[in-house]
Amino acid sequence: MDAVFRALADPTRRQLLDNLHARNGQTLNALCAEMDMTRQAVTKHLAILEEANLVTTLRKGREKQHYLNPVPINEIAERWIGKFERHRLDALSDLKKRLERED
Amino acid sequence: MDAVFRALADPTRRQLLDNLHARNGQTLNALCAEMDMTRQAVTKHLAILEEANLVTTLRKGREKQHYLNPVPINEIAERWIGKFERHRLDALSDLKKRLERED
DNA sequence: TTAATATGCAACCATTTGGTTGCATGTCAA
DNA sequence: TTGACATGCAACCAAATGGTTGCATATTAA
Repeated sequence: MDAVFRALADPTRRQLLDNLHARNGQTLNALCAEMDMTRQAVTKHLAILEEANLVTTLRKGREKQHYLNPVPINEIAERWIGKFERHRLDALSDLKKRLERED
Repeated sequence: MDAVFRALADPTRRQLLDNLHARNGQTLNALCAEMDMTRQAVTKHLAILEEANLVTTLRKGREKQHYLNPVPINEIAERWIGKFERHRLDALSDLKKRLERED
């Protein structure tokens, strides 16, 4: 669990998760294309995400595919938000989004 | 949003949130009593939690009460977990907990 | 087989982070 | 008013972090 928070602490790693959320199964080079840093730096970030079990990889020949795993993120919410409180927050968030859309 | 992840990255700050989750509205000194570091260090951590809007404070005379705000944590889950997927994950998590309890 | 492509590993460096100590300020109670 | 208590602010320091460059390995395609 500790590793999950450490992994989410960095904006680059959150962007990687965003990229995978948008298109799952991307290869290292594909992910690098959207990042403004060296491939080696991205590799390090992905290693940290893997260690936190937020990303799972699958080797295909010389390529490596990366997949987002949402389970640990769900566990974060469960740590500090009671079940009923969570439903209330979701409802509030929904309302807020709907109101914003009306502008 | 950036500040939230930074705030959650540190184990001491997560413990502070746990303490507040257990008993809300605690004063600085009360929180310090459970931590193994100087008051000044705890103050810094609380400032970071406040900046992230994870903790709200209320001055009462010479004391300062601290309250947990769960809203930003809920927003984390909403970022990478689709609404339906989340219900599925909650159900899975419930099942797991129930099975663990049977041992 | 050989050249190009995809990824892996390690040493190095600037900056950030989390802790300390020391002193200042503000509020309550005698 | 004065002493005790609760908190605030700043300088300083060791360790962790995020990036780089350079080189190694493994797979595909010509």
